[in-house]
Amino acid sequence: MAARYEHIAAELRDEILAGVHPVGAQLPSEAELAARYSAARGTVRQAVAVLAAEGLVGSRQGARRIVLGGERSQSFAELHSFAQWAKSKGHTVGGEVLGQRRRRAGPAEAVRLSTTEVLEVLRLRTLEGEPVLLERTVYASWIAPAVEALPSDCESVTQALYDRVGLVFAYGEHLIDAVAAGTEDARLLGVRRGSPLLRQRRITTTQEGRPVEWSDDRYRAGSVAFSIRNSIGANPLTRLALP
Amino acid sequence: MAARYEHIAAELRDEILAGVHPVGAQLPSEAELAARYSAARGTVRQAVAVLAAEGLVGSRQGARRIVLGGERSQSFAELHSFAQWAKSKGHTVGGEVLGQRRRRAGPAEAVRLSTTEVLEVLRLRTLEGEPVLLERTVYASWIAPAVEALPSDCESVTQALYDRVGLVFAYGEHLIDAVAAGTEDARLLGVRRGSPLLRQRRITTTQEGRPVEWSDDRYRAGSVAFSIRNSIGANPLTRLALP
DNA sequence: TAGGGGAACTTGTACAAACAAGGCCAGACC
DNA sequence: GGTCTGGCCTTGTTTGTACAAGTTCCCCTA
Repeated sequence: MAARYEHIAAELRDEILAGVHPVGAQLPSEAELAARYSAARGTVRQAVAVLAAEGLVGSRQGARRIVLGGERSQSFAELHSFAQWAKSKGHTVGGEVLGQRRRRAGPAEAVRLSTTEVLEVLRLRTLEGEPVLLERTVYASWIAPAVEALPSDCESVTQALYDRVGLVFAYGEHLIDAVAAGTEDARLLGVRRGSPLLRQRRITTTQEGRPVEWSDDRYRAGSVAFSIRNSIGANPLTRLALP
Repeated sequence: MAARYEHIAAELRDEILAGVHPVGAQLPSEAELAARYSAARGTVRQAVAVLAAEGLVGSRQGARRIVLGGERSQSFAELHSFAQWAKSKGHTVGGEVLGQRRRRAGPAEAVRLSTTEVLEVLRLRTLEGEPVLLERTVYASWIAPAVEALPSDCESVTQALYDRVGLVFAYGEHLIDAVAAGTEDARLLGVRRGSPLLRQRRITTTQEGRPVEWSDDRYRAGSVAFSIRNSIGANPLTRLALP
């Protein structure tokens, strides 16, 4: 059962996306909303805070809230899982494991995943039949058996791990940059060597903060982009100089 | 004067970054923190909510909050302004305007910036003397005069616009992908044609939700990366299929 | 010793109240 | 006509209370 404020947030979100509150318009005041939903003002504030975090509405002290944008927001699972994302968007997704082996963790991996042995997996993912993404993932040893037990054509690893061992990915850190395709990248993705790839390196942890995997994902240029909304109040995005 | 919860958040953040609460450790309970700061629990909750939004701590109902990461978080201004970011990181930054002209807005620009005329500016930015970033920015007509009045070697446009006309950038939407360097890109950035560039397209608006600029920024590969923290509770990052 | 039960603890949700701070507008004033 | 001021509206901050829901861990039992 969802919380009260989530109901209110969902209803307001629907109204915004349906055009009841068009972009640029003002949202009803907190007092009005509180009256409409017979809720306390604090509860309404929590609801609109959700929308603000999604970048759907903005606010300034003293003035009414403004609708900033329509259309948005994927769940964490959809971002994390290529297959779940593609399916929810109506794409046809494919993929297979090209290689998989256990090995000792390098020093950087040992620190990041707090483990001494790792399972390294190379996967190629396709979208509408076209190779689009090359995943080089390193799993911590405690989850390795569950990953090895998966069929090599398993579509959604995230989903499978949840179904089988109840694993939930909860926190992620992502590093996004551009690289030139190496020989192997080029061959597997069907592009020329040196052509641009969008690289997403990420580390994911469980709800308890335990690291699960470290992955280097490379997308063919022109196939996929990342989108972020931020504001003066909430800025999850940062820029880094590479050494 | 900053709010109480901001003080508490800042203090906790400092403690985390200083290692008082190492990564993976538990934060004191809300009750303890409330006692320590002689604040209500609600105020403490607001403070830790800030840290959670920054991706510094995670939380689960029933269990203590966990420290997820050290080192983090730039202000919105630092992300938005290349110069402010570079300075705060101790880099030496340079740059110049290579071209600037007014023209009629294209159909897409007219919608995005809600204007019929735009000011187009091409800027090259350097880091430690090396060309790193090529900015193609389109300003809405209402801010164009202020931008034209800036000196061509103005380091921080963001800062200058704030100082002169009080303009504050408040909301942004970013689209990040990889592209191959075109002829002009390659010449100005000093790379070979076709080499990978990290592209960040963004649209920025004021606090009132009024669009200010639309920019296409291209970083030389290997110079800069973007970093995002997200969680199951707050996911500002989304993946998009390109047409 | 292994397991179950449960108490104590911790975070999540909701309500109520009050004041502060800033925006907005209309009416007064120059 | 233009400007300024004051009152009203709206969001921001803080405190207090109560209960719900989930986690942790100890103790007791089989």
